[in-house]
Amino acid sequence: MSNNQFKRGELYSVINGMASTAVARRLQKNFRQAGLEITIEQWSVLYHLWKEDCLSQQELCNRTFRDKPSITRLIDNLEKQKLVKRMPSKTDRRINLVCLTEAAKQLQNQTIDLANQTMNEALVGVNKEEIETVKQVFQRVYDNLT
Amino acid sequence: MSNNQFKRGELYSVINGMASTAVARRLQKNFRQAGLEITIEQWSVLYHLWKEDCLSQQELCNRTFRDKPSITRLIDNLEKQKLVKRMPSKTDRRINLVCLTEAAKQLQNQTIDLANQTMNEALVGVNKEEIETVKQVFQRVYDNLT
DNA sequence: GACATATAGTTAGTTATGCAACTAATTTCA
DNA sequence: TGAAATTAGTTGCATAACTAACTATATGTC
Repeated sequence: MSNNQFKRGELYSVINGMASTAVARRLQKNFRQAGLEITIEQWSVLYHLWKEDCLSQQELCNRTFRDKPSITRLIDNLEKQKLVKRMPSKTDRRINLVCLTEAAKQLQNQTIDLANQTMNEALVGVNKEEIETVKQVFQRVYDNLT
Repeated sequence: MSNNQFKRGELYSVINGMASTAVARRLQKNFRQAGLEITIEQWSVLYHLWKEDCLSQQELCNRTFRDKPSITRLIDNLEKQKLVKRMPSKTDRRINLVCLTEAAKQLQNQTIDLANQTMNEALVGVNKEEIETVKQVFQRVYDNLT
């Protein structure tokens, strides 16, 4: 086993166990403290709908990197909380369009500010070039494996 | 909302949705194809025990960045598969030491090679400096939030 | 020594994830 | 046109995550 390979193995452990879950936990905690009853996963779905409303479930799978059953159940829960509504597509009867309710639209500013604040806390001492490198590496890794 | 903040929000989405799960899924798939019946989470616990055997559950929490109930159940499942054994500590009766079985020791070479191979696939086109930057950024993020 | 506090681990409840197998609608193409 | 293949979404099953509440042991302090 070469030294380089070992370092790469270490990276796996770093990527999967540490920073990403730390950020997610902190953001979830900030939501709770603000009295917001949504999970971080639900928020990540809403995040994409705020950018573009009424996406199909398949499109949400693509944008959130989740599989279809995961999205089905996240949408189930978001629908129970009356944050989204499934609407049949007029052009393709297989498709559900997932659309925001008024309540969800009102969540946007509040949660985006919390998310930005959390990322600012998380990224103290990290500069723009480093952030850019991380994004590029992750995009590259994703492309390599899919 | 400043432009810089928005970019940081984007990073969150990248970190949590994409590369880390892509790597985990690929590694899990490689385990399955090799006929190995362990999950990626179980493997990550074994990974730390291969480095140092007979750790307490609390120490495994620290090293794998998981909480206590998660480790309790991971160890439950690993014990069912006869890959680890809980041993009472002689000096502190609150503590379980989690020790590898022979079967688990034999898994080591096979799975480490698969993990290295998976990381090599994942990191095609990524250089050492970039890997170092990612590791440093993640360590910094983790330290900022804990 | 005794009571308060801290630490190690477990259990219960809810949400989320991945895979495999399924239904229903659409598209392809012979 | 009609059968085969593809696509969108759901359901069942197993594992894993987090929180909160719990038991048991150890430590600290008066």
